[in-house]
Amino acid sequence: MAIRDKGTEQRIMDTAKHIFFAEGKLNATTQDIADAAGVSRTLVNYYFRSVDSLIDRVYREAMADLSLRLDKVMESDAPFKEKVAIFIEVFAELAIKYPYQETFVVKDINTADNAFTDEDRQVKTEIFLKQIKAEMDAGHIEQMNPIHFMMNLFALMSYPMIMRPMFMRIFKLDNEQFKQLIEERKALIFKTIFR
Amino acid sequence: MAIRDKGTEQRIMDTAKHIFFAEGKLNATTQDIADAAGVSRTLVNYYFRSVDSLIDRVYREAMADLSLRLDKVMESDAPFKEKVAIFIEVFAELAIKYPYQETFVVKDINTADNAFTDEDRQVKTEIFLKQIKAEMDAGHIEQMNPIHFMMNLFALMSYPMIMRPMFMRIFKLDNEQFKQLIEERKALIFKTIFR
DNA sequence: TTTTTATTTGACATTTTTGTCAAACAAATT
DNA sequence: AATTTGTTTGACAAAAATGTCAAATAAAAA
Repeated sequence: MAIRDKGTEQRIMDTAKHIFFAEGKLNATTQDIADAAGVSRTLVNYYFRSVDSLIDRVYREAMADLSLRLDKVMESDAPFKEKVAIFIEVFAELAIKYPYQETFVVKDINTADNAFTDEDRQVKTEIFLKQIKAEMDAGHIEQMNPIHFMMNLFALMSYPMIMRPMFMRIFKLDNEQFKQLIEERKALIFKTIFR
Repeated sequence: MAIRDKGTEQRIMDTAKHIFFAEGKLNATTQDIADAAGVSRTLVNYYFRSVDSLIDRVYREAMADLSLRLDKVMESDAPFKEKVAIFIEVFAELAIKYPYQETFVVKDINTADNAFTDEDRQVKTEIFLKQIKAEMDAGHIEQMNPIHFMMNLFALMSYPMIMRPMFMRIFKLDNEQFKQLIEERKALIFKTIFR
């Protein structure tokens, strides 16, 4: 899959990410990852000590990537509506590169001591909530608890991706048709949340 | 846990459901289930042959329960808006009884040969989609692909439940506050999807 | 009561996955 | 060139989970 050879450690990480988030193999073993990376399984332990800590690092890198992109939008001076539009775009892109990333998060959201919600994230979220509140007070959005606005935004974009296999079966859609629907949703979501 | 003693087989089933869907222990072992049901693990194999087939039956029962309730609404002669309101109510109740049921579905949605979307479900979905279309043509809802309407409905209700632990952390909410938000959402979702 | 059938368990075997260690190998340092 | 350091592997051990079987027990049928 054309993973660049920038040191064995990084190659293992990238392979793990690909298997988990792109291929959606939620139960991949260290052997699966080692095989796909073309190294011995022992190396996974050498570099990462244990599966748990490997997965932990995979998470952190993925979250850091996403945070970086989202924060740049959130903290920018762009008009609010534009921010939201970019937000949606970022999620749509993620859905193409790593369609199973959120599924993976759901799977581990309870079990793990997943500290991938740090203090920093909470602070940045709070700032964004204040911006939403300001838009409401300015009469641009319907008045509600700003948390609902954020939940709605995430939900409308992410849920169809997470439930993709189910939706495809229940609505009898093929890959092309589903992709088309997701594309349509970008504009639809925008309209929906700005009433 | 007050699970009625209606034969050992059913008790094991109910216990499994409770552990998976109510307690959210996605990785519970047969031993965990047997212990909680107060029987030897061998009995799980005696009645269900294998874990896979136990889980399969747990799924089918859960889906059958939900389908029963949803279909009764879908196929009723109630006005459309009322149907949707009941729909939302059913999901809210499910979220209380089995907060992790959907999380479990997400986890297994890819892996399993999960045939819990049968022909019957597809047919009933199609009928509901036609009703939605009729409402759009009557000018009660904004024109769009009816699939989007259904996706929106599910997404707005279910996603916050699935991501509950994450939302609680990121928004610094306790159980009571979260429950309150979900309660608020019922009316909010109704308003949102009917523009 | 005897016999058959169904239920239940403990002990054991198998499978799957993970973790460790010594030794081989390569690269860098002295 | 010799030595130290870092990388890689195969072989082995341990852990975790599932599955099987014969025997004990209880319940039903004869």
